[in-house]
Amino acid sequence: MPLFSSTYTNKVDKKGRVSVPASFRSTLPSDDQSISVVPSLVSKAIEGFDCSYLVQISERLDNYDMLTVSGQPSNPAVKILSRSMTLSIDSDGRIVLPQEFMKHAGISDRAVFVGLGKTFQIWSPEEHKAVMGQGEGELM
Amino acid sequence: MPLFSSTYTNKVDKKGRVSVPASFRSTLPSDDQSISVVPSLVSKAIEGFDCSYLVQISERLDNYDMLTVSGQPSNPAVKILSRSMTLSIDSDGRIVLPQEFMKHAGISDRAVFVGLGKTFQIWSPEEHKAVMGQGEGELM
DNA sequence: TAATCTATCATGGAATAACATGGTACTAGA
DNA sequence: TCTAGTACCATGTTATTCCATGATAGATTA
Repeated sequence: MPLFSSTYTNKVDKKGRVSVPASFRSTLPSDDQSISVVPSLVSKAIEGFDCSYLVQISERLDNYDMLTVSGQPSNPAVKILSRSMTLSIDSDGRIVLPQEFMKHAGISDRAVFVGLGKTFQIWSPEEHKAVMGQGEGELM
Repeated sequence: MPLFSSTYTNKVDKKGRVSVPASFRSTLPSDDQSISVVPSLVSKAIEGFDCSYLVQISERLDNYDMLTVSGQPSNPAVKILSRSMTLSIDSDGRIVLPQEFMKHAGISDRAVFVGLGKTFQIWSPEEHKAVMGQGEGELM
């Protein structure tokens, strides 16, 4: 399976430990069972992807000026790279979500994994329902 | 056979297991006997297609842009990717239909496979008869 | 042409493996 | 020593794999 797809809801325990859906794991290279995550720049969610994906993002940096005249980063790639973390998947197929990330996404005891092809997102059930529902979330 | 064609009705067992019509299987690449399915956005049916079809959809969301505004739920590509599942065909030529999908299509113990060229649909016999039955009499 | 054989197919049931999840033990740093 | 983080083990449930059966259609042979 080459892409992240479908939607799964898994439990998060007190330590922030949560299973990565098996189908997501199988899309990762077998020699590097880890993922990169970053708080979404546009929504209350966590973005996740294969670690090699970060390389592609960093290459974008080479084509842009790092800073504007005001001294602020002009390129979203700067924010992504500087805020991302790499989480290793343990032998049971789980990761530990950092507290800051859980707070950003409003996650407490459940996490919704949403496959988006080359990337995926992690939402709280409440936020996910709210956002997906507004965009004609119902299937018919 | 390069295209999905014709209509077949097969049995669905208690676990949602159903045979994929042999002619459908033969249209799939021999090195990837699996299909992607997604609840239809417009009808009470399941859409099915070759997995490479999903790759094309995901590429519409350009890599790094998916981490910004384009990765929002209102994007049709996001809807498809987040709702689709890849089902592998077992050695007996069967797939397992997820419960949610069966519910969406109103499938219980029988499934109607309808070939539509590059894609196909899976219906419940009742719904298929109701929708496709109109105008069927004019065929000859 | 008729009978038989063979391969493929659809289907059912049971054994097996994988998955998600909770808990405990261990390690290192403060 | 205490805490936080990590690795290891245990369990029930679900999903996947394997094997067996009857049916059908095509081919082969007499």
